[in-house]
Amino acid sequence: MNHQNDLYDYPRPAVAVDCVVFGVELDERELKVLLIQRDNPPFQGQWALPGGYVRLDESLDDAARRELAEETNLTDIYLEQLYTFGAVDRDPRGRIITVAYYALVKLGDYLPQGYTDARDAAWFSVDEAIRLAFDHDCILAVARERLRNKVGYEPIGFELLPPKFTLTELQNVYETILERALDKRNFRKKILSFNILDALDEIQKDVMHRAARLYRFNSEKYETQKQNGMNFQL
Amino acid sequence: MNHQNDLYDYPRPAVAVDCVVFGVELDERELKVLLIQRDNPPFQGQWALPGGYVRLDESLDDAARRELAEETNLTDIYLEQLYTFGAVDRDPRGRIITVAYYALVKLGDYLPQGYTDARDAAWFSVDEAIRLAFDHDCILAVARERLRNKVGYEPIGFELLPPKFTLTELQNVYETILERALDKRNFRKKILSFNILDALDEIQKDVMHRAARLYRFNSEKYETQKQNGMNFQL
DNA sequence: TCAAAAGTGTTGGGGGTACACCCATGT
DNA sequence: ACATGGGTGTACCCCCAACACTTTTGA
Repeated sequence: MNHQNDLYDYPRPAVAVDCVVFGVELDERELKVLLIQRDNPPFQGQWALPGGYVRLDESLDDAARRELAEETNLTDIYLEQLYTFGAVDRDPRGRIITVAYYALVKLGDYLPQGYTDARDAAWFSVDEAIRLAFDHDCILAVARERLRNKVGYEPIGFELLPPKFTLTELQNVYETILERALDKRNFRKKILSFNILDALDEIQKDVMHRAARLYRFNSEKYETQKQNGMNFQL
Repeated sequence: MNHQNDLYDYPRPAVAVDCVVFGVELDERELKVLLIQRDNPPFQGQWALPGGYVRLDESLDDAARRELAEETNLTDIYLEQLYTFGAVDRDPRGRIITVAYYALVKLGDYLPQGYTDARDAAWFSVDEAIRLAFDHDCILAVARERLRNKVGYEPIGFELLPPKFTLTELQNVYETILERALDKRNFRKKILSFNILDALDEIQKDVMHRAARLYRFNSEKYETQKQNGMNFQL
């Protein structure tokens, strides 16, 4: 075949995008995922990843961003293609191929707790998010694995935090994603050695113990360090 | 949308797979890619990645394997999904989304030099493979980058070599992919420390200097080491 | 005997890991 | 004063990187 036919009149699969939207609660040390409850068959009443069909006049990335904006009202967030799932029987309605994306959102800052939109939507702990519709369990598992790997060699933890954060908060994000404890002193040494954070002259407020210094991610510094071949392996 | 409509009567994009087939010549130290010359518009006469449309009754992986078998007569080779390319205008004939795969083939062993099939097919040095049809330049670039990363933390160099190979050949594969020289002693120490190779009681033949010992990849050992959490970072 | 590649050990330095105590703040 | 988390330094060890010569074989 090799793209050589100008006409391609055979039946086509449908193409969708699904988004694995990750967030963290700053206090609970848990990785969360945004799910939507289905109100139609198949899988009626079950929870599923937000997603939808790709339109002919939009790229895959645009489709993912559009769906995400529709579901979460969030724009300008970290979004990356994950994998494309194309088993023949993954959707009982017919042949639907889905291009999965994963997104990191600054839950604490922008999204009200217990956010829901017109459709029933809710944040779930990733461990509670089981028995999802379609092959979404599988997609979620792949996304968690990818996130774990990614965080090991690129500094994306900030994407899950508000613009100003403490090093302890950042460490909690990493521990949550990696599912293991990190040594506080080593973590700080490492992160600060990347030279991509600005220490602010500001400290936590409304906290009932010694207030921690706030930091901000500096993307110019990050680009500079990346040019210089810095590798951000934790 | 969210997969909630049982009917989906909107126009659908076409879905294709394209394969970046990598190989190495054992003597020339160059990474090669298999290309096919187009004999129809658009991009008539230009070289392109082998690929074709996905059928409704086969998974994406199956489609990639089928195309690969059709193009190279090879089965049972290393194949992995790369990325899905879905820019609106990537194909002038209309909306065609392509799921790209990359494959590693044991060129020296199985494929005759200068292999071609009915369509004009040929191996190109990856550096000479430019001005390809569609967005295939871009796909190739992404594949090279992925291969470079992958080889750094998973031992896939063997996939490009015949079953029996010398350590120097293996090192050449790594150097070719990574595009940098490696220290011979350190390379051998590292590779052998993974404990995934069997040293054979066999040596090179028909070589006009001291013959090197042959090794074979042992996939049981590999699985064992992987269970034990061995990481294969070079 | 020469050419060409195979094969082999050691050392120094940097970075990762492990580890414990004092400090600042609010109640 | 006490409870709670914030913040800091050091020592050891392992692994990575750098480095050069001898051996084997065929021509």
